Amino acid sequence: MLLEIDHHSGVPIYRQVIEQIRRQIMAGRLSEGEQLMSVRELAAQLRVNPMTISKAYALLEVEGLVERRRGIGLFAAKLRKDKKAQTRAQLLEEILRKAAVTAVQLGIPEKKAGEMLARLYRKYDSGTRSHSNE
Amino acid sequence: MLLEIDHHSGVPIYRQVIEQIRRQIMAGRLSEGEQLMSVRELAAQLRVNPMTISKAYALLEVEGLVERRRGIGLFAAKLRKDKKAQTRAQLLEEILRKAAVTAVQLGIPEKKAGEMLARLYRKYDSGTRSHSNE
DNA sequence: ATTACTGTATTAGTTACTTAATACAGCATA
DNA sequence: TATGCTGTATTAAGTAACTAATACAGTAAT
Repeated sequence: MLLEIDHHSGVPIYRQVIEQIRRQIMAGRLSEGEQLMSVRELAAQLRVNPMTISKAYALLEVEGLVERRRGIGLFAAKLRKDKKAQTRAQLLEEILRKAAVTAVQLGIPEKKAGEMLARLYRKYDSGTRSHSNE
Repeated sequence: MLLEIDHHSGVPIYRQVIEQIRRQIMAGRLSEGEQLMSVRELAAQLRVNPMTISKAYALLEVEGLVERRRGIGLFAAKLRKDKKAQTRAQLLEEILRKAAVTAVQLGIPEKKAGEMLARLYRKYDSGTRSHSNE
């Protein structure tokens, strides 16, 4: 599971974790009933305190995206398919819009912006290797 | 000067101020020597404590983007063209990285993401018509 | 029962962020 | 000099976020 934490963004870690797990569930990359990394495991990977992860998980459960089972682990909850597809497109468009606005405001040519995106995409995609989606 | 603060984003106010002023300077929207809003004026507009704005301004000066003159005000600094280009690239890369991670996590193919970016770019570029940069 | 995993709670302490009130410092101008 | 702007510093307080250490609680397998 790809999780990127930016320690310098000012955005609380637990929020970053929530956003990204939410995204992965929406993507179907975490399918219904699938087990997520344990609190301690994820905390170790991100080099972060376990209670920070626990907090993120607790809020994800409130949101209805995951189910916590003490003694067993954390599991992705079931989601309606239509909601999933719709939300996915929205999520990506939301951030791509910000990127596009930034590029235009900065006067960076479309071609160069596109090349940068492609390079970054491959960088993060290379660690993934499932490619089952879409 | 338009400055929008999102009090619910989790991003510190002084950081939001920095990001937006930085972007406006890089975009040439604030040209060299131009005076910015005073600490108290901006603080009032954003309904925020003056010292929060002062902190943002202080960090912008460290960054070399503005010059503070006590008793007079705050002014956009002169920038070497190369540094400007470099920083601009960094700013765009930052947000494109987030977009790339999102796309990968959502399982959206590189090609489709690229097309979306291009479409959005053109959408926002068409309303600009300055094209003096780069 | 023991071991080894799960997630949870508590307590305590640190740091970052923000606000508030007050005072100070520098510049310009009437 | 007096006024009215600038930005700055200090002190105090409160909250949010994070960490650390420790202990507890539930499940499963040996």
